[in-house]
Amino acid sequence: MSPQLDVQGSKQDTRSRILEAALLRFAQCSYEETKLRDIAADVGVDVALVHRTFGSKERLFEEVVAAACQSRQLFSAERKELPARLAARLLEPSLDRVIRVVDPLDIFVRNLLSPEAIPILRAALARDVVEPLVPKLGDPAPQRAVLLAACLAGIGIFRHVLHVEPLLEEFDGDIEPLIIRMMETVVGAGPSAGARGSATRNGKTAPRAGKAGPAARPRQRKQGAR
Amino acid sequence: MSPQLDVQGSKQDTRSRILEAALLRFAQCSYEETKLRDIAADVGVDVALVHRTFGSKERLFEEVVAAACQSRQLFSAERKELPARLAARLLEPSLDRVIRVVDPLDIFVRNLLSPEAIPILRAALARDVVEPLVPKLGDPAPQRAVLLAACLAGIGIFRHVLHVEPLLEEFDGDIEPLIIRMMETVVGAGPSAGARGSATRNGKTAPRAGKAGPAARPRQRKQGAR
DNA sequence: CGCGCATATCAACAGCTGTTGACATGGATC
DNA sequence: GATCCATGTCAACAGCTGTTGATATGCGCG
Repeated sequence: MSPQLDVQGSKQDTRSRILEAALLRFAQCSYEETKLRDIAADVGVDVALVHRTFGSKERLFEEVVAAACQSRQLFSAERKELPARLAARLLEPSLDRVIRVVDPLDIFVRNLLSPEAIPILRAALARDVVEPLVPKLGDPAPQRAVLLAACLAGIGIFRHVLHVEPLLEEFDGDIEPLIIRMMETVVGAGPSAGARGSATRNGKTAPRAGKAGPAARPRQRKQGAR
Repeated sequence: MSPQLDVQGSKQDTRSRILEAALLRFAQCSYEETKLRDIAADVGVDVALVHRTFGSKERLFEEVVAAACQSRQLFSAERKELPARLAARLLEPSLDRVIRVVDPLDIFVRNLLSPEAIPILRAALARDVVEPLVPKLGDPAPQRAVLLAACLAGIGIFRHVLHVEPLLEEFDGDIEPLIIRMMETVVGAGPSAGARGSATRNGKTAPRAGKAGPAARPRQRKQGAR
């Protein structure tokens, strides 16, 4: 029964192989640079198959974005850990190599300026970034969320696409604390829970008494993967 | 004398008209989206003329970037005013309308991901952004400079290209203080003069004394050439 | 006038990219 | 075995974009 479960194993397999290849391509090149023919060649099939399997290049990209956003919880960390987490992710070696799970950040960074990709990315941004982030942030929460994402994207572009020298890996030691402090500023003092100090505006509550410091450095030594 | 001063007035005129049209185009569309034919149509000449006047599309873009960077001092403000100035520029209506002087930021924002534009933009970044900025910033100065530029670019893309809702004009009141505080964090405590207060962390220094407001609109004049 | 030069145009090429229609193949079902 | 459908390939189209060679036009100068 259920004539569409395992029967079409072949198709599902090819389909997912194409999707995976597209995922990698779109994470390394812009929408325009990514050619259907390249994706087809990666999988070892004809261009026409790639096209007809997904209907159009645009719909393929749509599925790629959705898949990337599901593959990895974007902002699962708690508020206090968020800045350090984001900084660490930003300084990760990206998908230079083996990583099978593509970071949605890569997809965003590469395709942020392509007209066809913009509506799709904007939707994904609202759904997979702003929404999960809002309950964790300080008072103009949507603004803080988007600002956070914008800085992540900007830094990601400068580091992984432009390859601007002062942001290369050799300076990670200098960069990480800067980014963390910046992110802390943007994240803010928490979701309007300022009942206590009420000093939500100026983060002057307890002038870093050594203990908590600026959101307890979580060590986060960045996995020595290599 | 000087057989190349006013004699070729015609050519120089057309040339600069093409350059100006290209400036506007590249500030509103990406490198790939900007067609030589459109620029030619703007000026009212043939495509071939545009091409041959500058040698290639790439060289035209090079001149565009150079012209944009000269047209406006990018980071002329003093250190203490820098964050507010940058925030104000970021929230400017961009070139939606009349502005004749194109902000280099627009060119950067639109072309940051185009393979042909990247080397050119990276050079301009080092020359016209990092270099003038470094003497004004805190300790890992080049890193702070690039981080600043990256955030400007990221926010610019999200606001002017992606048109992400929480960053639209109607929220400028909420956004500006956030951006200013963020920029202050990145700018740091000044060029290795961190001996003093170190209270730069908390931006509790008198919420600007009404006078300058957010960075006294610079009025931008530019030589009235025409 | 005729020579040369800069300015500008026209038509066409070469290259590529997403897309599409016609056609092979292979297995499941009747 | 005949039929049907999914899977897949092949060749080709249509559209565009930067680029280029041949060619006109206007102007200064012997």
